[in-house]
Amino acid sequence: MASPPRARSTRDRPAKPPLSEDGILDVAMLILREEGLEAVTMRRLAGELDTGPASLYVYISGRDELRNAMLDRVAGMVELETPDPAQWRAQLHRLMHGLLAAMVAHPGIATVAVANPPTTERSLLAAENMLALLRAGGVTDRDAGWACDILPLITTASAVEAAVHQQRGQEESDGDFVQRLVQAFAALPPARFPNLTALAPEMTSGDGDERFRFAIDVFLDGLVARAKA
Amino acid sequence: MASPPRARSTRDRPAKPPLSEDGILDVAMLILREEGLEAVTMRRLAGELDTGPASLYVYISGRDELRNAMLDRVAGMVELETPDPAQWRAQLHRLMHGLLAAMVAHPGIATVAVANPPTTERSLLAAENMLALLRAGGVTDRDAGWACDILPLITTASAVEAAVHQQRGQEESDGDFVQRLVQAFAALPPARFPNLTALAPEMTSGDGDERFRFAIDVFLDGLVARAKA
DNA sequence: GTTCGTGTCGAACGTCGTTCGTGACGAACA
DNA sequence: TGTTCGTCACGAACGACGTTCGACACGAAC
Repeated sequence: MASPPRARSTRDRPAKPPLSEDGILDVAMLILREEGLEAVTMRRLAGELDTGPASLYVYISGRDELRNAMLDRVAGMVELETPDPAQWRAQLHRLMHGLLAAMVAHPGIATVAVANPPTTERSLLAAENMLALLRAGGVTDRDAGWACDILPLITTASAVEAAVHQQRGQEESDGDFVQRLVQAFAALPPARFPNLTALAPEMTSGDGDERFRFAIDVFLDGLVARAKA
Repeated sequence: MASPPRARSTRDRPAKPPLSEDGILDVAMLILREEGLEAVTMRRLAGELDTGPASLYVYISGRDELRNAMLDRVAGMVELETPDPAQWRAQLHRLMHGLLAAMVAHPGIATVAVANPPTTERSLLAAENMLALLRAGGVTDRDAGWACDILPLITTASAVEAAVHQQRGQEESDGDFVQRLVQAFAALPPARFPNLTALAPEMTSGDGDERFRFAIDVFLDGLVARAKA
């Protein structure tokens, strides 16, 4: 308090925050949202914070931990549902769709999720919520336990696919891509691919959300069918 | 010094094959099987072939094409089924399990599959086979068309998870990992995680194959339930 | 004997994740 | 007030990656 000349270090650099794990993650999430996972490199992150890559390693042990931390933040964005047995199915759909949407909004993060089944508190809360909804629907304990492994698996895989489609959509018009796909199916030799050529319209119909909803729906149908038996 | 090195190029190197796309892929598959996808780098591949990285680019346009080619080979390994309506379900299970096994036997290749929905002839033959089996089971055309998108999705995602577990199993004893997981679940505060702590045994029971079979089974249950309605 | 196209590959470029050693700065202490 | 000390910041470098370029060798064609 006696020696004031230290104001210099904070004046020539315009209000640089003192670097913290949260601050780093904030910037990382920003890059992730706007440019995708591949753009979030240690160097880019450091550059965005006006420093060198080495400075990050004080707060974050490495790239993998950073990615897991980003995934955790995304997992924390999904709104949980308070279980109501009268509408457990709609609630489960909302929950899974929220997870899908959160991942799609952060391109590439889903690939982290498929590789590292997350065990952070936020992810576990989502799993807890899923279990509660499944049990509210009368699903067997064992089925519920295994299903809450499969449902996120379907969701993350769908998110990866959606991210790829989205990326392709930026390069060429989305309609062009679908059209090319239809033509590719139609061009197949019907003798060797009778079903594929016959079902070409069905295979290419529907957008990502519809197909995802279908996937969850069929799976839940299977679960309730088992619950009855 | 100029004249003697005539036959040397073929003598001091022991029968070096003249480098072809198939030959490169053979070596790549070998490394993939034994050390996983991450070990298959252009440099490593070139080194294994007694040459430099640049030589590979004559036959393979880049890393991504190489990975897709490897994935195609793996897809070609699954045995297809000749549809029999009397046992379509068992056949579908065999087909999907074959796909899973082929991927698990080539660690890391599944991550390529989730990112690039493959459109090679071999992959399309597998899709054609799946469609035939689904229709043999009386599944609606639209449901079959969408399901043959979801089933491989579940399979590849399961393969990624299996690969991760397998990798963890190399680092520490597999039993230790499961045990740690059980303890982690048990250590959760039961007030906030009532279902997770209650179902801890169910969540951690069963190996990868059992869980995969369950996932496919539930999904098929859902499909037949829809076919009836 | 000369030319030419083709397959080969050493060397280099730019990017990545990560580590190391130095330096600056504030707090504690004499 | 002067000195020490631990903590944080970060420039520089290391090794590995994918990819490109340009020079070289060699068999076929003229």
